[in-house]
Amino acid sequence: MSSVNSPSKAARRGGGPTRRAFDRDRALAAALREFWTYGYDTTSIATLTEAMGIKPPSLYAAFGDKRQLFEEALQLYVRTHGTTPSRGTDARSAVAAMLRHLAADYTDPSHPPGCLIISAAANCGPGSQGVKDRLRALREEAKAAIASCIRGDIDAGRLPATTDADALAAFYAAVVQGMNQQACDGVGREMLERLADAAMSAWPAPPAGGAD
Amino acid sequence: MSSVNSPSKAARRGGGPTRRAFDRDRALAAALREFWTYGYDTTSIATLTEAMGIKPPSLYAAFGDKRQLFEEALQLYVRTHGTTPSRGTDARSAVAAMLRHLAADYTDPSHPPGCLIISAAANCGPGSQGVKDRLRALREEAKAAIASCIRGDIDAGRLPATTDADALAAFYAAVVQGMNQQACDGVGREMLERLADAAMSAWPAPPAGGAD
DNA sequence: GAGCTTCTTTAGCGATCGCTACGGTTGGGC
DNA sequence: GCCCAACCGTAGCGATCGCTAAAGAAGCTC
Repeated sequence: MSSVNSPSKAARRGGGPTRRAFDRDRALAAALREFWTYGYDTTSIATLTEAMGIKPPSLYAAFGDKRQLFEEALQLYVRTHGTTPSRGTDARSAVAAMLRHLAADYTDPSHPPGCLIISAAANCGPGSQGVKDRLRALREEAKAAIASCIRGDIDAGRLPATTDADALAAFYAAVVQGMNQQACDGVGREMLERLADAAMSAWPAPPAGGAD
Repeated sequence: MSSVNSPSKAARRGGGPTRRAFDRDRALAAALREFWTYGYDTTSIATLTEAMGIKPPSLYAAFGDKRQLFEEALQLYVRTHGTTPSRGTDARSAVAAMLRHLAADYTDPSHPPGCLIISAAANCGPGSQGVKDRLRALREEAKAAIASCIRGDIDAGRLPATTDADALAAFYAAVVQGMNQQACDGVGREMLERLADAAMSAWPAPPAGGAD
């Protein structure tokens, strides 16, 4: 045990009346990586403090408790890895681009595989129901964004008025969730891209009359 | 420590003095339900014994340890809820039937939602890596069965020789995994069936010449 | 320097984890 | 009847869980 775990930053315990001796952002990033890898329930405070290079009291002083730390890590994840189909272009391109982006991101070796929002509370005990609900709400949000994107295409005449927007959105959300699982199972980027291509071939044909 | 764990007849003497006082099959079914609901890591021995109506020593005498109990529960699950695309008919019908069956099974209110094999070790600590690997192997097996089914169609001329069987199998496996997640998120059977319909519209067109 | 503030560390709280030693109870064989 | 094997419940093992009180250490103002 080293007496001093050197904070890579030059900011020693000095500045104001004793500022924090560790890099809060860096510690949060380390916590995100742990939650991302192991999920909420199975990541222990001991694991977190080890990865963050701090002791439990510092963690609680800086982040509150485990739940709040996860919330901050989640917000960091959304900020840096959040993906929603960009509205503005047509829905087909937006969904295709999203799938292709996720195929790369889910298998990016510079961070844990898959998606925190999908995986981190897949199994959690009754005591962590709040986390589960929080992530489910984010998933619902993402699915609603896809549906809205699809409805935009229907309104613009790029998709038949008879298109089942909710089912199509649920379908592509399912594809994303399946890509997540397979990325966690070790499937590589190229295969996920071919998977995404297969999924895109389910896109409905445009209406006979054409657009506007 | 290897106590006589014989599920068969009595141990040493012929008649077997003092049989088990609880129903082993019923207890195993209760254990399966717990694992199914909460996953492997987050299901504790206390929860299990509570649900099974027995005390820890009875559990360990009858099933070994937590890992072996899960293995038996898993085998029961496979036996009673296992689903693979039935070879013999054409692959399209087989996959469609599988998706329709899963839409009903994943949302059947008589048991926990979703699929044990997909969900039960989604997040687990480093100590449960064995369970994770075990379930992943079963998932790979299922995906391979789909791919084999598809290749059968290619060989029979019902699908173009250029069909990417692995990608198509990975795609439908992803759809199944997504259906599992959404069932766990509360999506109902009807929506899952519409989702499955959307997925089936990605099935490749037969070759121009038609089959034999 | 003294005094204050704030961070960090050590050490440990009560609860729960997976698991088991032990003794009571039961129902055979003799 | 007695003996013994097998199962049951009580109680508790060491380890780990999330979390925190108390004390040590360092920079600020004075």
